Amino acid sequence: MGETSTRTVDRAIDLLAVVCDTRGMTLADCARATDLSASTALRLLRTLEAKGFVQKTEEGLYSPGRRIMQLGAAALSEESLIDYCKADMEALVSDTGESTYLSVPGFRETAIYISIIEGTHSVRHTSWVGRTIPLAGTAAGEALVGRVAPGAYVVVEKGVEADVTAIAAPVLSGRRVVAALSLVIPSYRLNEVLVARYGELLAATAGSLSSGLSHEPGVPTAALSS
Amino acid sequence: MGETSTRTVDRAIDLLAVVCDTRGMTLADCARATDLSASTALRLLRTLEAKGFVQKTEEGLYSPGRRIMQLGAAALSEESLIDYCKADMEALVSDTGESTYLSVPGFRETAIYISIIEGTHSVRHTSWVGRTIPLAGTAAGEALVGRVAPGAYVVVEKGVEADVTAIAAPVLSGRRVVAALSLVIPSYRLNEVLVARYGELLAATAGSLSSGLSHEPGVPTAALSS
DNA sequence: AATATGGTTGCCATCTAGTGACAATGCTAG
DNA sequence: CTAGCATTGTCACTAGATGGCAACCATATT
Repeated sequence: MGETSTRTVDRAIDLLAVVCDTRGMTLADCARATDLSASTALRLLRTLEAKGFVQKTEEGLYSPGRRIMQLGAAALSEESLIDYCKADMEALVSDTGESTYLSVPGFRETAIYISIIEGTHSVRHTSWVGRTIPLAGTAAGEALVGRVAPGAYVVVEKGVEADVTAIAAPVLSGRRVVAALSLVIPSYRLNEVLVARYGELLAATAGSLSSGLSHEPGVPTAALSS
Repeated sequence: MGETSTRTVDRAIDLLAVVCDTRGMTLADCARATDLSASTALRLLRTLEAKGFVQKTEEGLYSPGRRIMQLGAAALSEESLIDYCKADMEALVSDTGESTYLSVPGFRETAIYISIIEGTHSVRHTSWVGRTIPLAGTAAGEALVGRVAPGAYVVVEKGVEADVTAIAAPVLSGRRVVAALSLVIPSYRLNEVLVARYGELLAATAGSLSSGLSHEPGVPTAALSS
């Protein structure tokens, strides 16, 4: 795919990445970091600036502009998160046989299910997209309010529903919790070993998803698109 | 600045915006929306895809890619928010004479001050960047946990400190609360009229900041950079 | 003060890389 | 089946992207 790439756009994007990764750079810093001539870098940065992707301070330092914030916010919308998490949620269901949920903060002190992939057992937890659950007393809620450390998981028995146990882990974008990934399992099917196993699997999955949404300078994105 | 723009980059960025604004578009849709030939649009979208800015589903539909999420997350980092809010915070201090604070969620159930612009009165509230305050019982906390509607404000007297009244409003990016903007004022200087006046001013400022971070398709960004 | 170094910005000759018309192939609707 | 549209690849053409260079500025050093 590299040979069908558009060099000029490649270069502009590299400059954008540099500005987002290391804010407060001079033109000369940007040119060096991307191995471009200062003239070329200036012209491309000017284009990015005109489009709102970067901004230049009075001192001549470049930092991200509003447009990249806007597009980033749009990209982190629910639809994107659903798409982004789908394969991993399906893998979770494959590995555990249990129903997996993706939830985000709702209005006031609620969370809302935005994506559900049901488990494979004939006795399984069932719910619906759009359902709201309270933040308080639920595993997803705990994860969403930041009570669960990145890479960890929380277990809540008899939270909203009496016969189920929920395990949840936070999905972060940078340092910000953007979603909670959870498994909701009929309690009779669980024991301590399984809870630990599923919890660790869930936390690893959420951690991997979080890594993909984190600020990773210099990541070869083509290699990560698989 | 238009005549020094790089046409190829302009075009790629327009395509990126179209994909983020209206996800699930075909190549032909993208080409029409940007008035490019299908060949050109395909090549530019291929470049954006290789760089992770867009992704293409099995059905051939384009949606935002991980890289734009990552850069958006980085752009919404604290430093950017500080830069972005600075002028409006200064205007607030100008208009009210009171100290104004920008805070974001901290670890667990705290908020953290990331930017402070002190008021102009000799008797003024003083605090420090990096200070954490509890989410519970503070105006900023109320705003950060989503208890304050967009465009509204909350008033808390004797929250953390006995002699001050805090007014706060949420700053959103899309539907997500990313920060709280607040005024912290010695209580003796306030009456109901002033509280309402400052509250409305603060809410309007936070609303304006939120608008700037919202998903706004087709905004002429050069016009908004002033 | 003079010199050296590095940064920013503009200019313009050069030529490479970006372009789009066209063709081939595939899919869908009538 | 035909027509229309979408996707993808090819290639001749030239426009636009490039970078060397100069002018100017700021700062540090001698």
